[in-house]
Amino acid sequence: MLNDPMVLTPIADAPQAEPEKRIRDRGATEKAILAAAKVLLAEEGFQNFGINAVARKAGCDKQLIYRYYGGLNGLVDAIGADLGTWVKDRIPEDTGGMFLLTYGDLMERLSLLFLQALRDDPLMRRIVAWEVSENTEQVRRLSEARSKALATWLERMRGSLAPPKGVDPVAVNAILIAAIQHIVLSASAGGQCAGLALKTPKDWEKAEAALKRIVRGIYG
Amino acid sequence: MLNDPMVLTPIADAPQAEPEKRIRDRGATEKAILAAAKVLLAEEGFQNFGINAVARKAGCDKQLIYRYYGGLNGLVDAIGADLGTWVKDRIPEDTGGMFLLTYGDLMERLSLLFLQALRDDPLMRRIVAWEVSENTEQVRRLSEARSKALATWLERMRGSLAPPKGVDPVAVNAILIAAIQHIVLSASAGGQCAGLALKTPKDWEKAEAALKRIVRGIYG
DNA sequence: TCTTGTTGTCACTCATCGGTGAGTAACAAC
DNA sequence: GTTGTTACTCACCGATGAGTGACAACAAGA
Repeated sequence: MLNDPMVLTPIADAPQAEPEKRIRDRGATEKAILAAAKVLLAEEGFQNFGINAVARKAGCDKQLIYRYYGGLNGLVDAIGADLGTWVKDRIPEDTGGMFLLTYGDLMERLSLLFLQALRDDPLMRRIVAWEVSENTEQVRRLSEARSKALATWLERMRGSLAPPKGVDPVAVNAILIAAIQHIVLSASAGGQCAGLALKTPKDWEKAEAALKRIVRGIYG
Repeated sequence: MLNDPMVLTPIADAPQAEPEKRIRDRGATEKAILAAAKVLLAEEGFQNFGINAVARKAGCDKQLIYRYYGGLNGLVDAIGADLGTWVKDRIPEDTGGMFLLTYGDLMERLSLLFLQALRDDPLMRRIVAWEVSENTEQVRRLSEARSKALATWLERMRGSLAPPKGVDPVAVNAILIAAIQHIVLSASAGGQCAGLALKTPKDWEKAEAALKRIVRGIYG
């Protein structure tokens, strides 16, 4: 009587009333694990991201993560593969009632869209933060998937507009993207960035206005 | 014979030939601990930053960290206090043979100086990465010290130049700083940022040129 | 029914973490 | 010497991490 079922009283945060007889369904379990991993990473960050934590969150045994994903690396790969769907969700059908006639129009709009998308996506934020904090195998894989998704997104949005002569669009855009990413990360972590408060919508309007000015300053 | 001294063979990275009879000097020990903590944080990042690791690196018992610094929090505070010296080391005597007549001149120069300073300072980089990755007590303390040091630095460099009308210098400068920080972090972690390679001096020249153009685009 | 493969659970090892309490070695005052 | 203080080390605790091997429950084919 070592494992008397009565002893397994429901824990506080476990699904209570439901004994939740786990049905034998590998596909569903795999999905549950992947979903749990994404939620965990988004909510807790990469600090507490591990086999045990994911298994706890998914409500299954960690052994299944090894079996189905070959460990944490495989699971991270799966998250990365899942990131491809990010693009589809972020392409608005219209251009916000704006005619994108110039490269400056385009970049202004893209900047604000990217800013908003990052602000709305905790998982993506955590991944970006992870990227600049470590250089492990896991991060590299995830990072590659993310940059590919980002590139695809930019590609689709750009259309056929060409950047003005005399500027290095790759370098300039890299700096713009860097700025947006860091602003959002700083805001998310501490509510401010380099003395600029980033909490209220009002604060964000200021940041967006400054971002627009910067984009217009360089692309006209 | 549980603790046969012969078993305690010197580890690979420990001071070998020197038995290094630790002399009883509290001040020196405190300094050694602080130095070890800074080096550890700079080299390994905040992931493996803990009492045990610092004690190992300092070559003393972790108990001393509790005694002298009241634990890891106190030690982090000490690192933060030490950050104040950052300012003095980063103020060049001349202006690089350049007359800073306008706010644009100033900001161009400051941007490049800050970029270079961050590139040269692994500890500062780790702290920035830490700031955007976590929001714990330790980070908040360190972050405050860093932002204060940065503000002081900017203050001293600015002199009496006033920003042009029509722009929000706080917001714009926050974005510029964010961009610089993220670019450097990305480069340090993965050697690139948003498709822009950041390894060779040539790569960095491109980035600096783009940064200059952005600054000039907004501040003239 | 018996067998075989899949799905899920459990129990364990080993390493490392933060933290603590007890004990030892150097030194100063007497 | 003896005594007391300071600087330092050691051995341990409970908790938690990754990872593994054995086993129970079940399903479907023979």
